[in-house]
Amino acid sequence: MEIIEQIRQGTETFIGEDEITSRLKESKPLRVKLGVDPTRPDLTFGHMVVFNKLRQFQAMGHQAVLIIGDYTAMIGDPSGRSSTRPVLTQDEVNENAQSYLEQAFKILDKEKTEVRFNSEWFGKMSFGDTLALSRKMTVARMLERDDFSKRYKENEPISIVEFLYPLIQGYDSVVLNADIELGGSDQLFNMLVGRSLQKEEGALGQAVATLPLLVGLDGVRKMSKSYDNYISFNDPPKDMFGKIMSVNDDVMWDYYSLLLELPDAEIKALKKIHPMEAKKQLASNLTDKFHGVEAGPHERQQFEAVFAKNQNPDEMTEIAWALQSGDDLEKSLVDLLNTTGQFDSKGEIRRLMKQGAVKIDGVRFDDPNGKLSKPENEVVVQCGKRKFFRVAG
RNA sequence: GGUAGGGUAUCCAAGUGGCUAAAGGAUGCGGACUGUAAAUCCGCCCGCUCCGGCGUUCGAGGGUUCGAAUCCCUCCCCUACCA
Repeated sequence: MEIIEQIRQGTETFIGEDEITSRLKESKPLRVKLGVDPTRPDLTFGHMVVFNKLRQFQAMGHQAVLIIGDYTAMIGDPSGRSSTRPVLTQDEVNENAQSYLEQAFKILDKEKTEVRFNSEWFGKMSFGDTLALSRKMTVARMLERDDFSKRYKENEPISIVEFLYPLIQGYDSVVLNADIELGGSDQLFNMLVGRSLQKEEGALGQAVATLPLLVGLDGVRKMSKSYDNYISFNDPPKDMFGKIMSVNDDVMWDYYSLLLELPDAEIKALKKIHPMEAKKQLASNLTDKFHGVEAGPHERQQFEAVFAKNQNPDEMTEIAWALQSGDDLEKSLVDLLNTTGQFDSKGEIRRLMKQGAVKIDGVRFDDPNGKLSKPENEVVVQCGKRKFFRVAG
């Protein structure tokens, strides 16, 4: 396959092919930029799509440049309409950044990644520098951006910081001499700003490659921390497996191609088997990637035990009778469950009981005032589909 | 600086003196059906409760009233438009 083809593989938009071709002729490694803002502690599977692509570049011998937008994170991310995003403190940002790096190297080759924090240069910039930079952009151009023009037309607020944001991101590219930048398709505009800023400096503009946005757990919106429809790199194996199993059948194939990077032919073959089986394989493979090769099969086995065979999982939260109730021979189940801290309120537990969600050793227990006798050995209390507690006497 | 419109529960949003813990939607949770998928149907969704109630809530504070998210005063905040 031609190199340029390989590069274009899987991208949604690819701009600047000529520049890339001419740079490749110099047979120097390309500097491939990817930026992430450490606004939350976790990377999500949405990030994984672009990280995968970056790793492909590493495999081809190019230089990955990972930018941690520690400076930008403190300003607040504009894309997305919620204008009031909490501004993070330096400490929070640093913590998140550290955590991001650990997670990022579950995908990327650490040895071959140049990590840069953008406070390195923005921290030194004066207001005058900022003004000089903002001179290079016009309002009209800003309004070309889809979400801006839409919000503008609908009389929704757009702050100046939001206008600045693309410039900031673009300036990263100038500083780092990026040859190509990767991002989700919602990043297209911002990345193009980088390209034109570089050109203004008399450099060759970076190429821009966008990757498809991964659909989140709701099956509709893009996977995003702010929609709370995400799977994170740090999810415990059980949750990771479970969340993947709850993904809509239709979007499962996206996960196969974007996350596992499976070629179309193999996906086509998978479509012939039972969707649930295909999904179990997906969940198992992805869980392996983050938790080691033992993890996937183990979670699969647990999953099948609990949900197909109605058995109890191996690991359950323990409720020690003696600790909670001393020598009492019986105890209100509501109170007992409340001590686990896994419920918002006693009212919630009562509700769950009334609704038939609570089972003791598999037998429905729906009296909110009911008491549980001190168990001889132990009993298993199940609340809803996935909460299990072991009560020991 | 001027004009207009706002701030209601996790989010969107109705409500302009009592029948309002507050319509409707979304999200979420539980149940049924299943493949813990989707779709569909039913229920729940401020806290505590001896299930009789009790307590707190509608930007903040004060006031009027038997009674206020709803009226008055002061303050804080947001947005658009015009300049």
